[in-house]
Formats: sequence, C-alpha cells, structure tokens
Amino acid sequence: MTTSTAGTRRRDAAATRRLLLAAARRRFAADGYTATTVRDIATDAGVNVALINRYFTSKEGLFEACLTGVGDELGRTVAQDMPLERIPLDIAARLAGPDAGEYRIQLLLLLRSSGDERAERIRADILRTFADRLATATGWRPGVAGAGERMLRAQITLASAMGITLLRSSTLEPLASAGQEELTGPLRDLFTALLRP
Amino acid sequence: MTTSTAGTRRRDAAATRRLLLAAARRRFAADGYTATTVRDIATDAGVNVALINRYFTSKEGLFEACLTGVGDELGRTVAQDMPLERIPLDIAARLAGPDAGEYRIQLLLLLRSSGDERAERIRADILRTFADRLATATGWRPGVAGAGERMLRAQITLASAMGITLLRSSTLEPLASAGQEELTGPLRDLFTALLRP
DNA sequence: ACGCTATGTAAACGATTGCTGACTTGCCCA
DNA sequence: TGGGCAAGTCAGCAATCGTTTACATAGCGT
Repeated sequence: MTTSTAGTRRRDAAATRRLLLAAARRRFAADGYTATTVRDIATDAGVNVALINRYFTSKEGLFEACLTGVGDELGRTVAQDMPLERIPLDIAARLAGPDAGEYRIQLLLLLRSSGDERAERIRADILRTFADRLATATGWRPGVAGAGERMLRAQITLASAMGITLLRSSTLEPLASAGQEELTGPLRDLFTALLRP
Repeated sequence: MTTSTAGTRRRDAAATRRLLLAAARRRFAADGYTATTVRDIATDAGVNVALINRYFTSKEGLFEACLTGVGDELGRTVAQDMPLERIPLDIAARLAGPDAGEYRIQLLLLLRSSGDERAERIRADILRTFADRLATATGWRPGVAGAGERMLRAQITLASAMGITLLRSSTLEPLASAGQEELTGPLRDLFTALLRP
C-alpha cells in the first residue's frame, strides 16, 4: 500500500481520477449536488481540489462523469435478457443484497439533480433505457397493442424501486433495515402485479 | 386586488408570512433545500429578503415551517379512516387528479433534505404516521401476528407512491403526463398486491 | 391629529463557494 | 543521468451565500 500513513502518494493520473470519481459518487448520492462541495470531494479522495478542474473541467463535468459511469455499469448488468420471473429476485438483491451499498449509490445518483441541462439529459436517457428493458422483458414491443400501458407499468415499477431506495436511506424503520429475504416476498407481489404479461 | 401592478402592498404580517411559506414550499419542493436561495424565495413571494429571518429566524426555520405545514395538511386529509379499497383511487387522485400539483409539492418536500437534525426528525415523523395509517387500514395492529411484514408492506406502498411522484417530475414519459384514469388501473394492481389483508 | 410600534427597505457584513494562475516536484525516456 | 513534461500544490480571485444592522414608513390606538 503506497498510500499508507504519511508520505506522498505515487503520481498516477488515472488512479486519482478514479479516486475523485468514487468520492464524488458517494457524496453526490448521499448529499445531493448543491450540498456537496468540491472541497468535500477532494478531501474524501485525499486529493488536491484543483485536480477536479484539471480532470473534469468543472464540478458539473465531474457530476456528468458520475452519471455516465452509472449508466455504463447499469447498462452492462441490469435486466439484460433476463427472464421475467427472475427480475423481482434480482431487484431485491440490488436493494438489500450484499452489494446493495454500491447499487444504492447508483440509484440515488439518478434522483439527484444538478440543474445542468446536459446532465439532465444523461439522467433521462439512463432512466428511459432502464424502463425500456423492463418493458421489453414483459413482452413490450414498439407497435404492439397495449404498448402504452405496458411501458407505463414498467416505469411505475422502476419508480417503486427508486422510492424504496430513497426511503431506505431515510432510516424509515422497518423498511430501512429490512434484509433481502424480507424484501423478496413483497417485491415479488409488487412486480408480478405490475408486470404480469 | 391590492397587489396589482405597481404601488406598495398593504402591510400585513400574516399575509406576507403566508406568501413566503407558499413560495418556499414551491422552491424547496422543486429545487431542493441547498439549491434554493432565500433571495429566490423572497423574489417569488414579492417580499423583502430580510423578512424571512424576521418571521422564520433562518432559512432552516422556514424549511421546518414548510415541513410542519405539510404534516398538518396530510394529517388532516390522508387515509383518514378510509376503507382499504378506496385507497388506490384516493392516491391516484393525489398523484394525477385536479389538485395533483399541490399534493406533488407536499410529497416532494418529504423527500428533500436540509441536513438539519430537527427538520429530519419532523420529516421522519410525518413519514412514519403516514405509513402507520396505511398499515392500520390493512388491519395492522401493534402486537398482532405478521405485524412486521404488514408495516413493511405499507412502507413499500408509500415508497412507491413517492417514487412515482419523483419520476413524474423528471419528465419521464409516458409516466410524467399520464392522467388519473391511466394511473388508477396499475395503482390498484400495485396496492392490492401489496396491502391485501 | 399625532406619536408609537409593527412592518417593510436598503446596504453591507463575513463566510463559503467554484475556479484559476503561477509554482513546485516527481517521473519517464533519451 | 539529466532535461522535459505531466502531475500535484498553493494561494487567492470574484461571485454568491445567509444573515444582520440601521433606517424609513404605514397604520392603529388614543
């Protein structure tokens, strides 16, 4: 570990970029965009403040980088050619499973707004493709009969997942500390009721 | 209308207090706590900035006043001795009915955080009583068998409603512009699946 | 009618914000 | 091994934040 106590860290642009991104994601997700200061992020990452502007141009740029990062990760993992009956289990795992902390950050980031127009578009794109995949898993196709309500139901499902994430992070008990096994039942009921083909 | 174009408004402490509260609710709900400036609120209300501190002590005090106001209004109207089968219809009306604008502000305010400890407690109290009422409508009682899961399901229902509100305000189509009649069906499915006694 | 108080106004305070420029210093390659 | 450039540091800028203070005035009670 070169970054142990004392001593200057080895110079590595890519590594500090990653450090900044990770710290920014945590802060933005937990506190929101405006409440997070660039000095907070830099301190968390153990990095000089000015490097944020060097590597990401601005605070807005850093936020956009966080969003596109989340988009990439969700794009690779979520509901990718997944049978409909596995989805409730998968989402329950994301909400309360072993890696729930990382997923919660991703979902919360999608609910944080910076006011910047470009960032808003990125966020909207991610949400839309997310919903599209969910809808496709339920048999949705662009022109088919009832496509409108199918898409609507997929988006309501997505909204429920995000609402649960949000209320879990507000320490509303017993929801906040409910484990994966307790969430799976209700979630299966919720999803089958909304997405049944 | 004494407040028409030009001319000083008639002096009325209670009235300007109301103006400030209304403007603050809209701003806090739409933009969040930190992103909202006291000058924004004062301009919206057509009132001098310093009066915020006179009537509400601080920006935090104004935010707390907004929250307790929402708590009072929701406390009087939501799920008050309501039969279980009416609840989906009622919530659909709140999400997309004629007064949806006002209700959306109230729900969004409950998701905005100021970081202030006292405000967080107020918010948590409102959410908890909200969930309690929902749970009670489904037959929940403090000691009865399965009380834990009943409360959990009520909170998940609440979370879904708030998630829908949140995604509707992010202009996610078709969810954002879905009317009351389109929302009622999916919501009834969702609620009966979660709250069936 | 007049004076006192509640109400509203204007200007500025110190603190904090995002960001920049000039600078040091570590590291790779010739 | 040393020159050159990328990587990191430091101090301070202008703008904006919430708040306060000193002042003006409308309106009510006598």
